[in-house]
Amino acid sequence: MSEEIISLKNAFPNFSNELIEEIVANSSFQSFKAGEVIMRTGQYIKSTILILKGQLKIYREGEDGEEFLMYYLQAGQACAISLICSTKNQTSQITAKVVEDVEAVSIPIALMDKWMMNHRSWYEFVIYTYRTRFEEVLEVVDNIAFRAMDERLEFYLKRHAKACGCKEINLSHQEIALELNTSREVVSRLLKKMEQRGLVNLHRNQIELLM
Amino acid sequence: MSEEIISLKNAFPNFSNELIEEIVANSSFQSFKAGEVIMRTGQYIKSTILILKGQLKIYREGEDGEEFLMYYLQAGQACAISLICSTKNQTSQITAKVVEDVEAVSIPIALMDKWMMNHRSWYEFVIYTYRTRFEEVLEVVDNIAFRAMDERLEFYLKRHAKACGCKEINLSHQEIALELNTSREVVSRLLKKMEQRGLVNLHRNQIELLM
DNA sequence: TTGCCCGTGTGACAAATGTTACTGTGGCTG
DNA sequence: CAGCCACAGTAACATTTGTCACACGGGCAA
Repeated sequence: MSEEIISLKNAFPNFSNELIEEIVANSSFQSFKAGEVIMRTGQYIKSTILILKGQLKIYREGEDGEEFLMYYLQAGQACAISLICSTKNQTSQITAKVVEDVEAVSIPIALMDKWMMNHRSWYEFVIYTYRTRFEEVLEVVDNIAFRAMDERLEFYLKRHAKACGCKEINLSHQEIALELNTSREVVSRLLKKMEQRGLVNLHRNQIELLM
Repeated sequence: MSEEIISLKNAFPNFSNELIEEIVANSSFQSFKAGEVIMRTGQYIKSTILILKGQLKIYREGEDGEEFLMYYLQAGQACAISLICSTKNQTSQITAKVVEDVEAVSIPIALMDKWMMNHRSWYEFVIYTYRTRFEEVLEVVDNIAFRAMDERLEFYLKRHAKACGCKEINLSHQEIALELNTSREVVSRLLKKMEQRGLVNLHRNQIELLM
């Protein structure tokens, strides 16, 4: 069994063997380096990407280039937007940037419709992806609609810690400010308050979560 | 041909005849009065609803009962959330309230999986619904993430006018404030400014759009 | 070492929004 | 008609957030 099949099986354990064979036969394996933007607002979507390794962040871009984080994607996941847009010749509504070097499988959108009909495990994966991403976006709406910046910052830090699986967050205040669409000073201010409340320890380029 | 079939065909012209027959054979026709809440956050979803007539609004509820409007649903549409949640025994993440008296078809979720496989027109409808609702929610995120209240109010008024198909919006400032999760005073203030800029005429319980 | 850049801390102020309180007005009902 | 209530307008103030200005210190490169 080739290395590619093994990593596909590992990342997508629910896929049937026949589906995996079809994927391997019809799609190309690709790598992306941290910092690369692999999908941009307004771009046409020609393929869907299944992530085998690494991490992506999906965000919405404002008119003046502001970013707004929607969610992270990791091994075993796919971008809901690309699955959705695939049917029509649709342009992307979001931007995807690589956080940690990514290995992925690129699937021509033409095949997806067929698989939906022929492969139960693909169908279930797509529906599951829709549902979880929709819920995640709803949670994002909650946060910005109902919560003030301090709570949003806490939520952001927790989510980030969860995504990277550790309590040390290696981000500058500036980077956090970008993703929350606020300013560095505000982030510094709020982090300082959190430190006083004993929720975090602050270091240069690192925030240590104590919650 | 029964009256029910005719209204189904009118609202969902892309459904195949076989699909319409199956719908009629397997689902129940229901009516709801304006103001009724037909789906609530946390409730289990047992069926999907296709709207034949009237209007619903879908909103997210905050912890203290705040509302936040996501989008409107009208004839020919269905709630994306209920389509998505249907696969698993899933609870609703949103609340649906009737704006104008609604006539609808209620479809047991058990059938939907089957139809996805057997009816091309159903499959396309579901995918289309996912996509458009997802985009709509992304637009909502844009608005609250990147825009100030004055722009959001303008957007809200335009969207409302579009949904009801007229330039006269019969809502109190209080109702608008609820949907934008702000206070009546703020809405009054901003509307007054819009009136001075010549964008609206204000009347009791009515806002006349001039854009 | 010196100088520089980046990340951070912080004070002062501006702007937007939320809150409180009070006024007026139109229409409905007893 | 009188009283009441929902809706709207508005002033004054509090709070939150954004912006500007500047200071400090660590680490790296010339």
